[in-house]
Amino acid sequence: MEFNKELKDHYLKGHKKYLRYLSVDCVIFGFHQNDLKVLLLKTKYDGRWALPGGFILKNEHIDTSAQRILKKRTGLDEIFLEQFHVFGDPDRSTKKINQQFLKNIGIKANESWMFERFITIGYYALVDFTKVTPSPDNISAACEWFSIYQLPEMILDHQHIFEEALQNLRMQLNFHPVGFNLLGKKFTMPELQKLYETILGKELDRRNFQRKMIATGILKRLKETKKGVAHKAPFYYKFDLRNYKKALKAGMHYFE
Amino acid sequence: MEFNKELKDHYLKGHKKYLRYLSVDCVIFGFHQNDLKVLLLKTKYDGRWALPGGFILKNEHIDTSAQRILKKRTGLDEIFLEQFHVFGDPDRSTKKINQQFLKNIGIKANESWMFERFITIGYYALVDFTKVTPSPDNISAACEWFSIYQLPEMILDHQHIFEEALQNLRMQLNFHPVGFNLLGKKFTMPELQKLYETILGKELDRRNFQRKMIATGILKRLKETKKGVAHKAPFYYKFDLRNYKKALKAGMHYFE
DNA sequence: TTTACATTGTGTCACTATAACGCAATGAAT
DNA sequence: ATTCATTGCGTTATAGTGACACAATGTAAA
Repeated sequence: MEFNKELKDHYLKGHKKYLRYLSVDCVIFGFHQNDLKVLLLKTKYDGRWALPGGFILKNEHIDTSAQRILKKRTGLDEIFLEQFHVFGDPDRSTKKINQQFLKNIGIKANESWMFERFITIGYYALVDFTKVTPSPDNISAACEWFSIYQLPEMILDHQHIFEEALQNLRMQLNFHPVGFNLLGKKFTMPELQKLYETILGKELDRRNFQRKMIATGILKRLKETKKGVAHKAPFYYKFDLRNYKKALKAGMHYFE
Repeated sequence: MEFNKELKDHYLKGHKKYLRYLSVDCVIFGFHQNDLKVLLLKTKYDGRWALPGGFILKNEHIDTSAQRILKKRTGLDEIFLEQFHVFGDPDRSTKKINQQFLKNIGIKANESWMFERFITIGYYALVDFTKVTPSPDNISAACEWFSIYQLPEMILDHQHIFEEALQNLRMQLNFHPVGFNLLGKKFTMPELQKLYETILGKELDRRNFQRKMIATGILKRLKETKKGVAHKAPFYYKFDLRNYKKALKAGMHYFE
């Protein structure tokens, strides 16, 4: 079995290629049908789900590791990516290994570097849902989107990592206009508002929202309106990349 | 030389005790004489200065590592401590080693785990300056406070780490009332204002500052006033730990 | 003892940002 | 032609912010 050979090698010799004790986990957010979603992998050995993750090459920048992992799972380059926390509890990596799974690929427990402690660096990514082609990795049976409000059971502390990521995203959303990374090229104001409401988990006033967004100066209203809606057609907007980057940097206003 | 033996062992066998490729660096802030200061160590082998740092024990929580390092350098327990960023550039750890220094302790270059790549987890700490007893470690000749406006030349990317820490502190200061950790039990309003001004690097209006601080609800005015000042004596304040913790959690106000 | 003076405590005022809400315009469906 | 959900723009009351005035305080100088 060529597949098992490859996997076995990874379990036994992976640390020659990667940094031991260190991993990267990515919370990949996408927005689709008025719902904020997260991309998850179904593990082969116990059927539960996991955040896309991986290891850091011996001579690789950690941000590059995260980009590499994202590229593999989504097919996308140049993703909005943000390091948000390091999870360093020595007990976060379980030592309870599925023995049968190990037997299947022909290794003994405690023989693999992968069942030692792992400190993981958490990143979150904001991607355009429509552009993503989810693809599972070696040790996964599936790669799918889940609504953040209906997450399946996850391995290790991945639920906790997700929650921390969401909290960071919410914080960031209030001080930098990062939400746009989740949308396509053009979008209507109600769509943008739904996005914000979904991320923040609460409803916002339609009219105040519009005013604030316009006030950021990063939106450009197009002449085109949305077609085929059974009511007044909303305008499309796109965002001004130049002003966007300015707004990103300016972001918060410190005290006076 | 018993000292060299110990140091040599650390260089050669340290990775048996600690996680390889991983370190913790701490930016320890203190406030003294209207000046924000950082605690630095003077390296023995090239005389430049470094942030207090260390390694992570194989079975230790990373936050505990940081606490342990802080305890050793400052003598303090239960310090306000915040993880703020991971520095993961593969080129951040220099491979240019002082050969003479290595000879002195009797090891060859490339023989030590310590000259490989290190990914470092940055923490910043806020301490009561008056309670700290700075003490250098094995490989350091001195441990001293420096004004953040007059920092000496530092090794590796420690200047960069410091700047990132300061930026994070400023951000945090605006949304959580963390500054108090830098002061003693009681303080006057002008003292608190100076602290804020020093951290933020700008002057604030005295009267508006007072209004805002009172409004946080975490201050308690004492009946005692400061003695021996050649003008109207300011009141002392202390802070209400209960309300403080509430304010820490509440912190930022999300959108509406 | 009186006066000077730097600094503190409290208050005011104009301006802005924000939340809450009104209303006419739109355009497909009836 | 009418209905109606939804959009775009506007109004108002309120709270927060920055800028500044002035009296009170307490040591030091006269």
